[in-house]
Amino acid sequence: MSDPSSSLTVHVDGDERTVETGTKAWELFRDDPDVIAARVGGVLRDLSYDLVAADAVEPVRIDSPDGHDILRHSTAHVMAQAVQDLFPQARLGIGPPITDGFYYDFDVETPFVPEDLDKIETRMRKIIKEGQRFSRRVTTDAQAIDELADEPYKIELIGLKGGAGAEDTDGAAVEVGGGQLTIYDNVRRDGEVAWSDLCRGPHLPTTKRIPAFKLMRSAAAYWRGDEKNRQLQRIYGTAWESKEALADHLHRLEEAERRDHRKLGRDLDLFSFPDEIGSGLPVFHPKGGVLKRVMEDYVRQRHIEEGFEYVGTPHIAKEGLYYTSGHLPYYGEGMFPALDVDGMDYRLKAMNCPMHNLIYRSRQRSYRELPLRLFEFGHVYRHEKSGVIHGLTRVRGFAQDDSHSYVTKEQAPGEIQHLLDFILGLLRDFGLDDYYLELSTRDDAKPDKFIGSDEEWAEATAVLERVATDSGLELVPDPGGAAYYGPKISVQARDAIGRTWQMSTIQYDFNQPSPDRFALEYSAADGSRQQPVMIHSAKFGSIERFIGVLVEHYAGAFPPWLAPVQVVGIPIAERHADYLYDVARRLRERGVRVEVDESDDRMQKKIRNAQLQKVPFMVIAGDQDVEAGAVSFRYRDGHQDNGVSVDDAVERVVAAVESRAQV
RNA sequence: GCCGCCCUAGCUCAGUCGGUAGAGCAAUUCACUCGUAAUGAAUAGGUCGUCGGUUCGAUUCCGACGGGCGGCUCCA
Repeated sequence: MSDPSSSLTVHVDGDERTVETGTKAWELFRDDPDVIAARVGGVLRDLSYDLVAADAVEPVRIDSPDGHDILRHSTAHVMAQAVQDLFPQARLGIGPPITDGFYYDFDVETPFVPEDLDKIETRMRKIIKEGQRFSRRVTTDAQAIDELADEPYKIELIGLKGGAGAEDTDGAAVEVGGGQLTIYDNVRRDGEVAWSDLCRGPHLPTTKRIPAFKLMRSAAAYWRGDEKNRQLQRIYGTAWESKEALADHLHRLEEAERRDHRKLGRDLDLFSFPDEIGSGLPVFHPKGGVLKRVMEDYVRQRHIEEGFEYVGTPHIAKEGLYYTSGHLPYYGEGMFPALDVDGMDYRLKAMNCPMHNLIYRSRQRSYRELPLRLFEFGHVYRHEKSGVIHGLTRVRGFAQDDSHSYVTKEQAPGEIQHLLDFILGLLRDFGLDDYYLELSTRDDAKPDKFIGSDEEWAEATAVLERVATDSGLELVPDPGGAAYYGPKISVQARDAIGRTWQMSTIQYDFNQPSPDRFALEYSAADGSRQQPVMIHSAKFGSIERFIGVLVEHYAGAFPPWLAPVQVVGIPIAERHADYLYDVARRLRERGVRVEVDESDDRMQKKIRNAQLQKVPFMVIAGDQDVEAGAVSFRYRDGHQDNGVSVDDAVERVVAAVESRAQV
């Protein structure tokens, strides 16, 4: 045992170790070059941290989630230094790590152009090569304000520190933690301070520990995320633990680009967005039309099987209806402006519920009818801001697969359960089987954005939360994300490359049925008049958007039941075409969408074309096949199955379509 | 809506430092009839997004508008 005054005992990754007083964290991990920081008692620290007795220390590796954040945050600092080197007048905003990268905001006179990013990258490489040390220094508010006199945004952050707003919601916490105020100096090898930034840390030991980075793009962003504030210029970048990891990340981005439904929609001739119609208003071509119709037919059928009744409502209504529902006062900006018809203002429909309420109210309702479930593909139009429109995923006109279940209060939990089960089954049928739930609740700080009493909100939220929890699925809270009329559960589905999309929603609404709105009622068993609860539910939210998601999920290679063309017949030579027409006729009799490629391309070219169109089954016939009464299959992955009898071939295709299998 | 960038043939893209444009693929026609991802040749196709300004002359420079892309904000 060494002298207790000159040594101390710490726990490293659970093991007890005795070290000399004054030992720094990096000395514990000196033989592991991947360790870039330490977690001490659960708190992330620089490797220069001075150990104290009884510290529980764990290494933070550069390829761990925390390690990535630290690497990226440090890279953001290097970028900011480079920017201020090249553009001395640039003032600093914030520079936090984000998923797969980082950004830093700057106030500059002239926005950055792509060539600027090249220059900044070059400068960053120089800084990295210099091996500047990230040196932590504790300071006081007064000192920091003095030192950062030229950085108005940083001073604003100091003012926010410790307040309720200092939480990580706007990234400010990365700069100024709760308690202590710290500045990080970037120190050159000769001791000269190259650059400093107000920052909570921790950081890499030196800039040399940035193995691979890349600046991605620049864009404007409002200071502290508020539209009313000045726009800063944001530069996005990414940083990784190795050149290979960076390359992998860039490949993943390429893969996402390859799947982009806007590109595939054009390549596969599914849909387009004619300028002449207007921004955000898609048209479906015959092949996209097949996809849309098959989806809608299936979803309609499933709703009917689950006890829904299919209804139909107009696209336009007198605007008083939306005052009754509350949509105009609360979301009027999202609706198209009024059309004056004979002095009366009409509005394009932005949601279906008011019209479904009128169907409910068209006659007396009995408790015996409940749950009453109305469903339709209601075409709605929303006046989305021009800057947010995006392919099929954010449009101005779309079909909502919208249902409203009218239930007694007691029936509500059961109905929500029923809806959730139905939704998850439906998503699975379309090949999405990885999801989590989000519970969107009211923002108590903004009561004017929501209607209804506190008690009603609490009750509605509790019902949704209970069903969501009982489902056993992962549940993520989304405070403030509720609609004005009630809380909601949404189903977030992960696609084939791990991205999540908000798909289905279930909303509990006690407001629209209330006496001052639609005054919905039913006669209870005791003869009294009672108010029903309505439960809004969209399974895919928007058919258009869901088609976009499916295109990206499958990268255009749909399972046969959804594929616009399920089978292409390819004759080896012209003389085999009639034989294939015969096979095609038999397939068509079984409801299969089949084409025979009779163009005068060579068969190799026909295969290439079918492959590019991502047709699930290529059915090829030449002399050998004709002789044997057979065909040869080629699949999209290139594998073949030759000499399959025509009877078996037809059954094989039909079975794949009916089972909704992928091939 | 805000900031930046972009708009040339159906698609992908050259090009014009201001003197009215070119390729590949696709399309059409002809020849070829071929066993698992591109046969060859010929033809046709553009008021260079729209409107206005500067200019002897604008696809090119400037402005407005429309559309797109990347973000921000928003997302019932």
